[in-house]
Amino acid sequence: MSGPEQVSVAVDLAVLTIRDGTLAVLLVERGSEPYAGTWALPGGFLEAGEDAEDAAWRELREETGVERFAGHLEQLRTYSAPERDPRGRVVSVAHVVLAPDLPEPVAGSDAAGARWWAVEDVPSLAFDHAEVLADAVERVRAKLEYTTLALQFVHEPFTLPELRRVYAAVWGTPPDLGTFRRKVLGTAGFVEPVEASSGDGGSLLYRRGSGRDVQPPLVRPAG
Amino acid sequence: MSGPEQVSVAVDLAVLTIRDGTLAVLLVERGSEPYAGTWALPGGFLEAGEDAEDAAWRELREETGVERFAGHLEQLRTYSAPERDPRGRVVSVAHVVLAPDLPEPVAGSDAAGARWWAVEDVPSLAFDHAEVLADAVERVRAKLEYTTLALQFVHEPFTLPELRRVYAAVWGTPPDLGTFRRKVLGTAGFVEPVEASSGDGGSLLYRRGSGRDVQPPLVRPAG
DNA sequence: TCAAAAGTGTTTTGGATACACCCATGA
DNA sequence: TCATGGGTGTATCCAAAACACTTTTGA
Repeated sequence: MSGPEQVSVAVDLAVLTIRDGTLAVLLVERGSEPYAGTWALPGGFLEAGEDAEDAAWRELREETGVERFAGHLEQLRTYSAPERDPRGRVVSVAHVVLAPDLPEPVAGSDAAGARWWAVEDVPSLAFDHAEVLADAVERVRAKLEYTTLALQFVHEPFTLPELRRVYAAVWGTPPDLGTFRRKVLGTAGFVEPVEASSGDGGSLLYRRGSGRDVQPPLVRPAG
Repeated sequence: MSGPEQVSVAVDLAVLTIRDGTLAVLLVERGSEPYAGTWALPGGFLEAGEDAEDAAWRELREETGVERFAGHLEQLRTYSAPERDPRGRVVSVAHVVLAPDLPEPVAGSDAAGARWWAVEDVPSLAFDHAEVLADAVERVRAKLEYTTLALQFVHEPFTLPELRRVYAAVWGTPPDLGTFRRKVLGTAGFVEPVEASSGDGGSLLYRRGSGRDVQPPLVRPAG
């Protein structure tokens, strides 16, 4: 056919976690051209027989040593500007991964290094990855308001103050304590108490509930 | 390189409007294989030098005769299941278009026909387009709550009852009248009054405001 | 023993709901 | 003149915000 332009399809991953009370993202230092030596989001090309989500999990493992875990992965959006990759026509399907504090990553074959960066300290990134990361952070900030996604950032079991620190890290300011507790405990399926157990500081322990929506939403403080 | 699989990238469009008080979608009857004779979302392949959004506007014009207009187009998500297209590896970047009631479309070169269908009466669709359409409708239903997107469904100038009928069509039930008016008029930048003018039934006329967010959201009635 | 953080209660306030009522228009 | 739909006012109710107060824990 005269038809469609042949394109390479990549997946890129914005893997977010909470480390030391701040939102952090997993970056790899590129080991080959283009952008060798520059930090970038982990990612790679789609292979035969897999869809974008499969490819995202595979790349996460291959490039950073992070095994598939019971975390959350969702598609963010697709970036398709014609000149976004100097190698030629590459369209990238970006994903967001939310993870509890994971072990230090191991650089994969294509990468010279891999480590967590505080989102505020991220260096200049390869390709259009700065835009992808900004979109990912904004997505997560918004979704904390009307979903239970914050649960994906903590290990089970957890205390309510721990969960509240997740919001503080993502939003920059913590939600009001009273409102937060009433909301979390009053929303059916948000958290489930762990029987007869108390955490480190006397706080009660909880597990993730099965609910996904928070309605009405937990509103972000003005600051 | 042993590298990346070569893929064709398509764009598909869920073009939504309000016709006769119900939510309607623009479909084309396919004129060639695969799925010849079956109804499908308009769409086509990405060409050199354009990004997905450019391609979406182009396909809309080519395949349905709908000229670019001051409407709203946004990316929905990307569908990449390996077997979704019998011709081979085709990844599709789906978009949602919100349009005020447009003229009857004209079938383009590849299409045997093109017409509006009430979303509830849509026939069996080609490829995975039923899933795409369902995702598009759900996106729009949700976004009417916390954005001013409903404005994209009406021609200027419009009356508040007209705008309210948009919500009724998309949600299935109209928002409470009093709440609706207070919300629309009380949210800065939602609508702008047209000076010294009254619409057909004595209702005042308005134009779209520049605001995009509605916060707190306009809630969908229980039904 | 004191400071810091967790947990609980109370008051205030804003907004949504659900009405009732008035007004204009047109059959 | 009555029916219909647009527009406005009002009482009620719920939940969020803000802040005070108690309890617990660890330095």
